[in-house]
Amino acid sequence: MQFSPPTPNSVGRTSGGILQTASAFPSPPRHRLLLLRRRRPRARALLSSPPRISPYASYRHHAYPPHPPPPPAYVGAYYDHAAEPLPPRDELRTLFIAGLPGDAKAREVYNLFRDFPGYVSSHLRTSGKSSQAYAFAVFADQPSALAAMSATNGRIFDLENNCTLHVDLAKSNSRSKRSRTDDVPSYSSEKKARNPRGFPDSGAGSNIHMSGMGNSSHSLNGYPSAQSYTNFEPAAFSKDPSAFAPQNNPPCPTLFVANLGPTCSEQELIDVFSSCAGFIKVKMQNKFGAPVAFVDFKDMDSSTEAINRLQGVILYSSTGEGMRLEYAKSRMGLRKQDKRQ
DNA sequence: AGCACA
Repeated sequence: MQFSPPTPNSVGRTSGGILQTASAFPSPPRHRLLLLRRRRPRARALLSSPPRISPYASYRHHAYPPHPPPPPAYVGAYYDHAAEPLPPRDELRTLFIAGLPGDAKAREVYNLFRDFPGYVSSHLRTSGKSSQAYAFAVFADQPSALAAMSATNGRIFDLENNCTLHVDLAKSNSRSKRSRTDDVPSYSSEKKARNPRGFPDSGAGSNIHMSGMGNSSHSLNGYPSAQSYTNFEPAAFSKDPSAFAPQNNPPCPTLFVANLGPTCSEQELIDVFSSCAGFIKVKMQNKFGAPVAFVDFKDMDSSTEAINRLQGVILYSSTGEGMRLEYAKSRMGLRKQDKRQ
Protein backbone atom coordinates (compact mmCIF):
# COMPACT_ATOMS: atom_id res chain seq x y z
CA MET A 1 0.00 0.00 0.00
CA GLN A 2 2.68 2.38 0.83
CA PHE A 3 4.76 0.90 -1.88
CA SER A 4 4.50 2.02 -5.39
CA PRO A 5 4.71 -0.86 -7.80
CA PRO A 6 8.02 -1.54 -9.45
CA THR A 7 8.62 0.42 -12.54
CA PRO A 8 9.36 -1.88 -15.42
CA ASN A 9 11.30 0.72 -17.28
CA SER A 10 14.37 0.45 -15.21
CA VAL A 11 17.66 -0.79 -16.37
CA GLY A 12 18.26 -4.42 -16.10
CA ARG A 13 20.76 -6.90 -17.21
CA THR A 14 22.99 -6.28 -20.10
CA SER A 15 22.99 -8.65 -22.94
CA GLY A 16 26.13 -10.21 -21.63
CA GLY A 17 24.42 -11.24 -18.48
CA ILE A 18 26.50 -8.96 -16.36
CA LEU A 19 24.61 -7.42 -13.56
CA GLN A 20 25.37 -3.89 -12.84
CA THR A 21 24.43 -3.10 -9.33
CA ALA A 22 24.88 0.56 -9.83
CA SER A 23 22.71 0.72 -12.87
CA ALA A 24 20.09 -1.52 -11.43
CA PHE A 25 19.47 1.13 -8.85
CA PRO A 26 19.88 4.44 -10.56
CA SER A 27 21.25 7.17 -8.39
CA PRO A 28 21.63 5.16 -5.23
CA PRO A 29 21.09 7.17 -2.12
CA ARG A 30 24.19 8.62 -0.73
CA HIS A 31 23.68 7.32 2.71
CA ARG A 32 23.61 3.79 1.53
CA LEU A 33 26.99 3.99 -0.02
CA LEU A 34 28.39 5.69 3.00
CA LEU A 35 27.05 3.04 5.26
CA LEU A 36 28.61 0.33 3.22
CA ARG A 37 31.88 2.08 3.06
CA ARG A 38 31.95 2.71 6.70
CA ARG A 39 31.76 -0.87 7.62
CA ARG A 40 33.64 -2.29 4.71
CA PRO A 41 36.13 0.17 3.45
CA ARG A 42 37.12 -2.11 0.64
CA ALA A 43 33.73 -2.62 -0.80
CA ARG A 44 34.92 -1.39 -4.12
CA ALA A 45 34.27 -4.65 -5.82
CA LEU A 46 30.66 -4.64 -4.86
CA LEU A 47 30.01 -1.04 -5.55
CA SER A 48 31.80 -0.52 -8.77
CA SER A 49 32.15 -3.85 -10.40
CA PRO A 50 29.27 -6.10 -11.17
CA PRO A 51 28.87 -9.26 -9.18
CA ARG A 52 29.44 -12.10 -11.47
CA ILE A 53 27.38 -15.14 -11.08
CA SER A 54 29.11 -18.35 -10.41
CA PRO A 55 27.57 -21.53 -11.62
CA TYR A 56 27.82 -22.73 -8.07
CA ALA A 57 26.03 -19.83 -6.53
CA SER A 58 22.82 -20.25 -4.72
CA TYR A 59 20.42 -23.05 -4.55
CA ARG A 60 20.94 -25.04 -7.59
CA HIS A 61 18.13 -26.69 -9.29
CA HIS A 62 18.79 -29.28 -11.86
CA ALA A 63 20.63 -28.23 -14.90
CA TYR A 64 18.26 -25.91 -16.60
CA PRO A 65 18.74 -25.06 -20.19
CA PRO A 66 20.02 -21.56 -20.60
CA HIS A 67 17.47 -18.97 -21.44
CA PRO A 68 17.89 -15.53 -22.88
CA PRO A 69 18.09 -13.23 -19.92
CA PRO A 70 15.04 -11.09 -19.38
CA PRO A 71 15.53 -7.71 -17.83
CA PRO A 72 15.02 -8.41 -14.17
CA ALA A 73 16.01 -5.38 -12.25
CA TYR A 74 13.59 -3.05 -10.64
CA VAL A 75 13.35 0.20 -9.02
CA GLY A 76 10.49 0.62 -6.75
CA ALA A 77 9.26 -0.26 -3.37
CA TYR A 78 9.52 3.19 -2.10
CA TYR A 79 8.55 3.30 1.45
CA ASP A 80 6.62 6.13 2.81
CA HIS A 81 8.80 6.79 5.76
CA ALA A 82 6.85 9.77 6.89
CA ALA A 83 4.90 7.80 9.42
CA GLU A 84 7.61 5.36 10.20
CA PRO A 85 8.80 5.26 13.77
CA LEU A 86 12.47 4.85 13.27
CA PRO A 87 14.33 3.06 15.99
CA PRO A 88 16.45 5.20 18.24
CA ARG A 89 19.39 4.45 16.09
CA ASP A 90 18.47 4.79 12.51
CA GLU A 91 20.82 2.14 11.32
CA LEU A 92 19.41 0.32 8.37
CA ARG A 93 18.80 -3.27 9.10
CA THR A 94 16.34 -4.12 6.38
CA LEU A 95 17.33 -5.63 3.09
CA PHE A 96 15.69 -4.87 -0.18
CA ILE A 97 15.55 -7.86 -2.48
CA ALA A 98 14.95 -7.33 -6.14
CA GLY A 99 15.11 -9.75 -8.97
CA LEU A 100 12.53 -12.13 -7.65
CA PRO A 101 10.29 -13.80 -10.18
CA GLY A 102 6.71 -12.72 -10.24
CA ASP A 103 5.56 -16.01 -8.88
CA ALA A 104 7.92 -15.96 -5.96
CA LYS A 105 6.40 -17.26 -2.79
CA ALA A 106 6.78 -15.80 0.62
CA ARG A 107 8.00 -19.14 1.74
CA GLU A 108 10.83 -18.96 -0.73
CA VAL A 109 11.91 -15.62 0.57
CA TYR A 110 11.64 -16.89 4.07
CA ASN A 111 13.72 -19.92 3.25
CA LEU A 112 16.30 -17.72 1.70
CA PHE A 113 16.95 -15.76 4.84
CA ARG A 114 15.69 -17.74 7.76
CA ASP A 115 18.99 -19.33 8.66
CA PHE A 116 20.91 -16.11 8.88
CA PRO A 117 21.59 -14.90 12.37
CA GLY A 118 19.48 -11.99 13.34
CA TYR A 119 16.77 -12.68 10.82
CA VAL A 120 13.53 -11.18 11.99
CA SER A 121 10.99 -11.23 9.23
CA SER A 122 10.46 -10.88 5.54
CA HIS A 123 7.83 -9.31 3.40
CA LEU A 124 7.12 -10.21 -0.16
CA ARG A 125 5.58 -7.73 -2.52
CA THR A 126 4.24 -9.11 -5.69
CA SER A 127 2.93 -6.63 -8.13
CA GLY A 128 0.09 -8.47 -9.66
CA LYS A 129 0.65 -8.22 -13.35
CA SER A 130 4.35 -7.80 -13.27
CA SER A 131 6.58 -10.76 -13.85
CA GLN A 132 8.75 -9.71 -11.02
CA ALA A 133 8.52 -9.21 -7.35
CA TYR A 134 10.51 -7.71 -4.59
CA ALA A 135 10.81 -8.28 -0.92
CA PHE A 136 12.14 -6.90 2.29
CA ALA A 137 13.95 -8.81 4.95
CA VAL A 138 14.30 -7.35 8.39
CA PHE A 139 17.22 -8.18 10.63
CA ALA A 140 18.01 -7.42 14.20
CA ASP A 141 20.87 -5.15 13.31
CA GLN A 142 22.86 -3.91 10.42
CA PRO A 143 25.77 -6.34 10.66
CA SER A 144 23.34 -9.22 10.48
CA ALA A 145 21.65 -7.66 7.51
CA LEU A 146 24.94 -7.04 5.76
CA ALA A 147 26.08 -10.57 6.34
CA ALA A 148 22.91 -11.91 4.82
CA MET A 149 23.21 -9.46 2.01
CA SER A 150 26.69 -10.51 1.09
CA ALA A 151 25.66 -14.12 1.12
CA THR A 152 22.60 -13.70 -1.03
CA ASN A 153 23.36 -10.86 -3.37
CA GLY A 154 23.91 -12.15 -6.85
CA ARG A 155 22.43 -15.52 -6.10
CA ILE A 156 20.54 -17.15 -8.87
CA PHE A 157 17.09 -17.46 -7.46
CA ASP A 158 15.49 -19.10 -10.42
CA LEU A 159 17.65 -20.47 -13.15
CA GLU A 160 14.68 -21.13 -15.33
CA ASN A 161 13.70 -17.51 -15.46
CA ASN A 162 17.23 -16.34 -15.05
CA CYS A 163 16.32 -14.48 -11.92
CA THR A 164 19.33 -13.14 -10.14
CA LEU A 165 18.86 -11.53 -6.80
CA HIS A 166 19.85 -7.97 -6.17
CA VAL A 167 20.09 -7.55 -2.48
CA ASP A 168 20.81 -4.21 -0.98
CA LEU A 169 20.07 -2.29 2.11
CA ALA A 170 16.58 -0.92 1.94
CA LYS A 171 16.07 2.76 1.91
CA SER A 172 14.46 2.56 5.27
CA ASN A 173 13.65 -0.03 7.82
CA SER A 174 10.46 -1.92 7.61
CA ARG A 175 8.07 -1.65 10.42
CA SER A 176 8.90 -4.74 12.33
CA LYS A 177 6.46 -4.19 15.11
CA ARG A 178 3.18 -5.80 14.67
CA SER A 179 1.37 -2.55 15.04
CA ARG A 180 -0.85 -3.38 12.14
CA THR A 181 -2.47 -6.65 11.51
CA ASP A 182 -4.44 -5.63 8.54
CA ASP A 183 -3.04 -7.49 5.64
CA VAL A 184 -1.26 -10.23 7.45
CA PRO A 185 -2.65 -13.44 6.08
CA SER A 186 -3.63 -16.21 8.39
CA TYR A 187 -0.82 -18.21 7.07
CA SER A 188 1.66 -18.07 9.86
CA SER A 189 -0.62 -19.84 12.23
CA GLU A 190 -0.59 -23.27 10.75
CA LYS A 191 -1.21 -25.22 7.60
CA LYS A 192 2.33 -24.39 6.64
CA ALA A 193 3.86 -26.88 4.28
CA ARG A 194 0.49 -28.38 3.76
CA ASN A 195 -0.52 -26.34 0.89
CA PRO A 196 2.35 -25.23 -1.23
CA ARG A 197 0.13 -23.00 -3.22
CA GLY A 198 -1.57 -21.51 -0.27
CA PHE A 199 0.19 -18.21 -0.62
CA PRO A 200 -1.55 -15.25 -2.01
CA ASP A 201 0.95 -15.08 -4.76
CA SER A 202 -0.93 -12.62 -6.79
CA GLY A 203 -2.41 -9.34 -5.93
CA ALA A 204 -0.15 -6.54 -5.00
CA GLY A 205 0.77 -6.08 -1.44
CA SER A 206 0.50 -9.48 0.03
CA ASN A 207 2.43 -8.71 3.08
CA ILE A 208 3.54 -11.96 4.46
CA HIS A 209 5.30 -11.69 7.69
CA MET A 210 7.46 -14.67 8.18
CA SER A 211 9.03 -14.08 11.44
CA GLY A 212 12.11 -15.79 12.68
CA MET A 213 12.43 -13.65 15.73
CA GLY A 214 13.28 -14.83 19.13
CA ASN A 215 16.04 -17.16 19.93
CA SER A 216 18.82 -18.58 17.97
CA SER A 217 17.51 -17.83 14.56
CA HIS A 218 16.29 -21.23 13.63
CA SER A 219 12.89 -22.68 13.13
CA LEU A 220 9.94 -21.08 14.78
CA ASN A 221 6.63 -20.21 13.27
CA GLY A 222 5.82 -23.60 11.98
CA TYR A 223 8.60 -24.15 9.54
CA PRO A 224 10.93 -27.03 10.01
CA SER A 225 14.18 -25.56 11.01
CA ALA A 226 16.78 -28.01 10.01
CA GLN A 227 18.42 -28.32 6.67
CA SER A 228 15.23 -28.64 4.74
CA TYR A 229 16.06 -27.03 1.49
CA THR A 230 13.98 -29.55 -0.29
CA ASN A 231 12.20 -26.86 -2.14
CA PHE A 232 15.37 -25.90 -3.85
CA GLU A 233 17.57 -28.87 -4.13
CA PRO A 234 17.03 -32.05 -6.01
CA ALA A 235 17.12 -35.24 -4.10
CA ALA A 236 20.52 -36.11 -5.35
CA PHE A 237 21.80 -32.91 -3.93
CA SER A 238 21.78 -34.01 -0.36
CA LYS A 239 22.52 -37.59 -1.10
CA ASP A 240 25.66 -37.17 -3.05
CA PRO A 241 27.42 -33.95 -2.19
CA SER A 242 30.54 -35.07 -3.93
CA ALA A 243 28.79 -34.57 -7.20
CA PHE A 244 28.60 -30.90 -6.39
CA ALA A 245 31.91 -30.49 -4.71
CA PRO A 246 34.50 -30.20 -7.41
CA GLN A 247 37.42 -31.55 -5.49
CA ASN A 248 38.79 -34.82 -4.42
CA ASN A 249 39.13 -34.67 -0.70
CA PRO A 250 36.90 -36.92 1.28
CA PRO A 251 34.23 -35.19 3.33
CA CYS A 252 35.61 -33.44 6.36
CA PRO A 253 34.00 -31.25 9.01
CA THR A 254 36.46 -28.54 8.11
CA LEU A 255 36.20 -26.68 4.85
CA PHE A 256 38.97 -25.17 2.84
CA VAL A 257 38.08 -21.83 1.30
CA ALA A 258 39.94 -20.52 -1.68
CA ASN A 259 39.61 -17.89 -4.34
CA LEU A 260 39.17 -15.14 -1.81
CA GLY A 261 39.79 -11.57 -2.75
CA PRO A 262 43.00 -9.97 -1.51
CA THR A 263 41.06 -7.77 0.87
CA CYS A 264 38.95 -10.49 2.39
CA SER A 265 38.91 -10.42 6.13
CA GLU A 266 38.31 -13.11 8.65
CA GLN A 267 35.36 -11.16 9.95
CA GLU A 268 33.75 -11.14 6.56
CA LEU A 269 34.02 -14.89 6.44
CA ILE A 270 32.61 -15.20 9.91
CA ASP A 271 29.69 -13.06 8.88
CA VAL A 272 28.93 -15.39 6.05
CA PHE A 273 29.68 -18.79 7.49
CA SER A 274 28.14 -18.18 10.87
CA SER A 275 24.81 -18.46 9.16
CA CYS A 276 25.41 -22.14 8.65
CA ALA A 277 24.21 -24.71 11.10
CA GLY A 278 27.03 -26.30 13.04
CA PHE A 279 29.46 -23.49 12.38
CA ILE A 280 32.35 -23.41 14.82
CA LYS A 281 35.09 -21.12 13.67
CA VAL A 282 37.07 -19.57 10.88
CA LYS A 283 40.80 -19.53 10.59
CA MET A 284 42.27 -17.41 7.91
CA GLN A 285 45.61 -17.80 6.23
CA ASN A 286 46.71 -14.45 4.96
CA LYS A 287 50.44 -14.65 5.18
CA PHE A 288 51.21 -15.87 1.76
CA GLY A 289 49.91 -14.70 -1.53
CA ALA A 290 46.31 -15.51 -2.11
CA PRO A 291 44.33 -15.67 1.10
CA VAL A 292 42.70 -18.92 2.00
CA ALA A 293 40.71 -19.92 5.01
CA PHE A 294 39.57 -22.90 6.97
CA VAL A 295 36.12 -23.11 8.38
CA ASP A 296 35.32 -25.68 10.98
CA PHE A 297 31.93 -27.24 11.54
CA LYS A 298 30.68 -29.59 14.12
CA ASP A 299 30.25 -32.45 11.73
CA MET A 300 30.36 -33.42 8.12
CA ASP A 301 26.68 -32.88 7.60
CA SER A 302 27.11 -29.27 8.57
CA SER A 303 30.16 -28.72 6.41
CA THR A 304 28.46 -30.42 3.52
CA GLU A 305 25.46 -28.22 3.79
CA ALA A 306 27.70 -25.21 4.00
CA ILE A 307 29.39 -26.23 0.79
CA ASN A 308 26.09 -26.66 -0.88
CA ARG A 309 24.77 -23.37 0.31
CA LEU A 310 27.75 -21.13 -0.05
CA GLN A 311 29.73 -22.55 -2.89
CA GLY A 312 30.62 -19.79 -5.28
CA VAL A 313 29.07 -17.06 -3.22
CA ILE A 314 30.49 -13.67 -3.99
CA LEU A 315 31.66 -11.60 -1.08
CA TYR A 316 32.26 -7.91 -0.85
CA SER A 317 35.92 -8.55 -1.18
CA SER A 318 35.58 -10.97 -4.02
CA THR A 319 37.13 -10.16 -7.30
CA GLY A 320 35.83 -12.13 -10.17
CA GLU A 321 34.44 -15.46 -9.20
CA GLY A 322 33.04 -16.24 -5.83
CA MET A 323 34.77 -18.22 -3.18
CA ARG A 324 35.56 -21.86 -3.76
CA LEU A 325 34.77 -24.33 -1.06
CA GLU A 326 36.31 -27.73 -0.63
CA TYR A 327 36.60 -30.18 2.15
CA ALA A 328 39.85 -29.61 3.96
CA LYS A 329 42.47 -32.26 3.96
CA SER A 330 42.42 -32.49 7.69
CA ARG A 331 40.15 -31.42 10.46
CA MET A 332 40.92 -28.18 12.18
CA GLY A 333 42.73 -28.42 15.47
CA LEU A 334 41.49 -31.65 16.83
CA ARG A 335 43.59 -31.76 19.87
CA LYS A 336 42.14 -31.36 23.30
CA GLN A 337 38.51 -31.81 22.62
CA ASP A 338 39.34 -35.20 21.29
CA LYS A 339 39.49 -37.75 24.04
CA ARG A 340 42.76 -39.23 23.07
CA GLN A 341 43.99 -39.32 26.66
C1' DA B 1 44.26 -24.20 -7.99
C1' DG B 2 46.55 -22.27 -3.09
C1' DC B 3 45.35 -27.13 2.92
C1' DA B 4 47.36 -24.62 8.68
C1' DC B 5 46.65 -24.99 13.34
C1' DA B 6 47.45 -28.68 17.19
